Amino acid sequence: MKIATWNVNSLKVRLPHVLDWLAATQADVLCLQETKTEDKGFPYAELQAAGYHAVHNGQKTYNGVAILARSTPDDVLLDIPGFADEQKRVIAATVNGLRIVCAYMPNGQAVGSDKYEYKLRWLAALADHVREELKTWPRLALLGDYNIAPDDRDVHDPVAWKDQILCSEPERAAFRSFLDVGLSDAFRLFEQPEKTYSWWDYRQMGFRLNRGLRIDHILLSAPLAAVCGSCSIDRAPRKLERPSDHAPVIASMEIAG
DNA sequence: ATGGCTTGAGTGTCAAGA
Repeated sequence: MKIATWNVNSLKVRLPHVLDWLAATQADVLCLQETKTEDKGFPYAELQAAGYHAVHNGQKTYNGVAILARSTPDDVLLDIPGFADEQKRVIAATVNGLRIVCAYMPNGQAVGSDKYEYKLRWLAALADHVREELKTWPRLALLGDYNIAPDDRDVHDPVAWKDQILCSEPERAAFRSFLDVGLSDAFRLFEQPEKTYSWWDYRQMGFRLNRGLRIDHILLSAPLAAVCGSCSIDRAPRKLERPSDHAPVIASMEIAG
């Protein structure tokens, strides 16, 4: 069974890339972030024709998250229970007995800003929520755009980015809080090439110069980490015309799809 | 140089991303 996550930066613009990628990878589950559309603009029919069910938590212009799955998603939950939030950043569903939590974590804009404070509060609320979800679903994966580079290895220029947004110590501590509830970073379960990133700035030839950050992650609970056979970042879609600024992350597990 | 692209909104130009 293959599960994946991809910040598509507008599903309307990126749908052809998504359909091509699904056909190429045969992923069983794909979590999307930044769909940037309400439900009425969501391409349910095109995805159905490609063999995927879809559940969506959308809004106009910003945010928006979806889970695409070959099997029917059940027990769909939107947002973080008990956390008041206008922004549509979380959708969860059960697929093939796995709890899939898809999250678009706040960017934070700048360390010390109001948005940064919101980011840290939001991350704490999600960690509490995941701790609860694990009691019901021990087989859980938290996939998405974390907007956190967990380690200096995940940053093309750690000196320039030191204590900056996406790399600050409180953000990294928030990332570790997900590990503390029992999840593992699937990417780091395996040997990986150095300088592997999942996001590159559109400007200044960021991708060509590999000036990137690894901020998109798949975290797995212990029973899933035990059966995870690989995890990688697929740079291919970033090379296409009109790409998302993010690349998809995919993990495969020894579970019947 | 508070920029450098890209998107959505909406038709001039700004907010937001990371």
